Amino acid sequence: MANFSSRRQAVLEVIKNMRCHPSAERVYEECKKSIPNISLATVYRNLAYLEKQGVLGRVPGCSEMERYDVELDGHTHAICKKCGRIVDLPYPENLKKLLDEYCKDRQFNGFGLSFYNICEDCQREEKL
Amino acid sequence: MANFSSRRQAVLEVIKNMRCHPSAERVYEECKKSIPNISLATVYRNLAYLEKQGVLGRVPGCSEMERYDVELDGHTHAICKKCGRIVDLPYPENLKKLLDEYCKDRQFNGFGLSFYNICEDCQREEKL
DNA sequence: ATTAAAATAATAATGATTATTATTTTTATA
DNA sequence: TATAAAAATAATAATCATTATTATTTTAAT
Repeated sequence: MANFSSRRQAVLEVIKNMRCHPSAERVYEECKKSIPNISLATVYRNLAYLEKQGVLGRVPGCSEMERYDVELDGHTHAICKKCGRIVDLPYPENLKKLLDEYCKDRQFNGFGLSFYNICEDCQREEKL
Repeated sequence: MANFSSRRQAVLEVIKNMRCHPSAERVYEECKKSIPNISLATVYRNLAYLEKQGVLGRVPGCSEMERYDVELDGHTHAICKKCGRIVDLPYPENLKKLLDEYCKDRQFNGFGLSFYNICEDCQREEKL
């Protein structure tokens, strides 16, 4: 559980501290600030590792590129179809329970749910 | 609505007739059977076009590569985490209505929902 | 029929992700 | 604590899905 190398620790810390839902590349850029010679491959490797450990997860429904977040279970996401911005979204009333129960009944491993929108910035831009 | 070129028609027909949820590459292979010199780029272009028209859509929650299906609205999907097999799944009771209403209330454009499992074949294989 | 617009084939380019490999770091054990 | 085995890493090459380009062909509109 705690056998985290310094790099692995860094990747995790970086994601925890970023308020957005970064791509691997963004995590890499952020990591370089503290560990200038960290390798992109290391970031990918550790993201995969941490995902397998259940410490972090990919935001479902992003089709351009994988985006990561810690604590995926507690909320869902609103994804802008235009710019890809991702915003945390509380589950609508009872929905989480419903889905979890359904998964349990049918022996599914889990589910991926995201909502799509055009974020305010993109809407503003469209009007110009 | 009906300005479908022969290639576009072919792409659509192929997907309609495939019982699986093919990737662009698979659609391309299938198209080649009837139009041997069709280009992969054409398949991609027409998939994008048909998606924009709402005739077909991408199965949400597939992280390896995009997978397509017609009539996305009527059902959800079970995706095998190991081999990527996708199986149509009816919406659990009331769930569709709930999600649609939520989208309407919050002015979301839509949602993506998929369930994850390890399919029977992969489970069998794991036991060997 | 003639011209403009759209679609296409072929292929090159891009961009995210994964694999490789030589080296360094960590861990386990004597 | 020395030392050997295992794991992790940096650097970079390779892969693979997807998109862009461009010259050509097909379709649609006058």
